[in-house]
Amino acid sequence: MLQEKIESLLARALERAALPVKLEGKVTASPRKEYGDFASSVAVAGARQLGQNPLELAGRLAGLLAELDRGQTASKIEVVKPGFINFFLKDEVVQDAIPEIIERDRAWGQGSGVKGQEEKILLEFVSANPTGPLHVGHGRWAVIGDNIARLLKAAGGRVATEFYVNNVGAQVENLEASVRAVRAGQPVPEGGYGGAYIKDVQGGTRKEMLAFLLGQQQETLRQLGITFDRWSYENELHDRGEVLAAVQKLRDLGATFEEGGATWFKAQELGDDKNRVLTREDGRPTYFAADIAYHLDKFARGYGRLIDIWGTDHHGYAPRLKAALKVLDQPADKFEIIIGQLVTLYRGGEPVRMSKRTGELITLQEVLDEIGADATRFFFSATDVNSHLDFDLELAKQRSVSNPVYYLQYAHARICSILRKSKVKSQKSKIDLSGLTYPAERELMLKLLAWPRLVAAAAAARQPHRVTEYGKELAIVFHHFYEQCRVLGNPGRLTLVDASRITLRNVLELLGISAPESM
RNA sequence: GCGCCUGUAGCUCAAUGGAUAGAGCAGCAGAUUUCUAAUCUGCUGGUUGCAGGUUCGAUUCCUGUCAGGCGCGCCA
Repeated sequence: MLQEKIESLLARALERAALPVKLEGKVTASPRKEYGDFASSVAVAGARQLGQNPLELAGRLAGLLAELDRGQTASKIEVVKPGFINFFLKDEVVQDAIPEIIERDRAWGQGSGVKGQEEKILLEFVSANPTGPLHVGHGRWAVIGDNIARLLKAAGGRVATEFYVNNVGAQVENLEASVRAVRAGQPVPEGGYGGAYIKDVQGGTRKEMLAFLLGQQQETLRQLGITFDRWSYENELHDRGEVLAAVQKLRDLGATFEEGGATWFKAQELGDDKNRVLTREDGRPTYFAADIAYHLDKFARGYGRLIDIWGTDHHGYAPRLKAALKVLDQPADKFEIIIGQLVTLYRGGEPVRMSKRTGELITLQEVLDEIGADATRFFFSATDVNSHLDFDLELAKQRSVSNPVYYLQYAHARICSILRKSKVKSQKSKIDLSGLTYPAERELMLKLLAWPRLVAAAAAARQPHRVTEYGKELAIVFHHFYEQCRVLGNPGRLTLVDASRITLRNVLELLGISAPESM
């Protein structure tokens, strides 16, 4: 790719000048077109470290670069103010990179890899309690999780996804009691579930009730295009004795103490706020104990890297679990926890609480029914999961026609329409692209060619919203091109449009959003 | 009280420590005998909560402070 070419040139220049300066992240697309196509701040960054004048250093490097390149890649290499080096690529270098997009097609953007992370990855997300319908926050984790899985796979990673079903503990006992109470026409017990959905829960046994509710969750997720490679049930860990075995291991390692009849994990020595109970006074293990066993099981199943996505309401739980895994000699640095901030739902400007116990609950299913899977996925894919999200349902409905998701889909549909009308088929090779020199064409080509790099960066950062941002940018650049350049009858532009189609489709696919051929 | 996250345009959100902080929506003014106007062009809109610090350079890193969210169970 183009950026790699620049990086490689710079690396050789630095080597020749015998300058031990880190190049990583010091080559970027230029922020303004006056600054060329790519820019490097390596001279500014390295100047102090080397005790040199940044401008002089940049000048020296630029001279070496010109010498090494011999005008093959860059039409101009310039040095400006503080010491930036700007690269202006030759048109033919950009044009020559386009056929690869057509050749790679669905694989375009894939396999760029995440350096140093070749382990098998297990990605766990949603893992909602099977005590009611999924709420909007779950929808956010679900979409983000599914997108991260797609991203990691696209980057070449081996990823499996998993949903952990907490079918043991007080919450499921409360659920059963609530269902039975409502059926008997009695008020739900203290700590029970009062939602309207309780009366619709089917099943005569607790197991059947949980299966019914889990089935509803699965159906909602299916409508969102989300499936899991595996559903892990908490009760199986208990049944196999793995939970108590995990506690025993901690005991053997001297990481526990007994107090008040309970077994405690010495979490405080390991950075947690306080010590944590593993088995209660009556001998029953806590959720924490089961979760330790669960994560031991994940590593034992051969996964070298674990990624969990949790809601922010569980973030305080992270230190104890990490501490326990560390004590148990697990590779704690290979255990990532992504904390997702909550979604605050508004309806007509009024905040709606997302508690399972309020009557005013708005479920993920309702949101799906209102605005559709594509828009729901796009909306949750558009923001950094680490930021709070305010979402007004009325607003989403009102502007559903001008929702950004349609902007991307429309661009794709337009492209398909052009290609349908064209008599000439886009070809993989022997197409003369030398006519593509117009600014809008050049801008589009550069944007397309940035795709593989973006996939790798988004995967490494576990930030699917970068893909969404890229998609919006690409659609803008394409529409810009479309308004200015007539395509039909121009084989070079037709190839460019086909490359745009492939890239846009791959973007939408990575986000789990449909790419319609007509709208 | 302690901990984690957040604070950017009227609203919703972007911006690996880089150059003049960007989009969409909303508002205003325009564009269609032309491949899909679900589009495009232009304008309006900012002390990046506030105060310091580090740096050649800070929305980004550090300290303090204010505001909001979430935690601080022998619940999960």
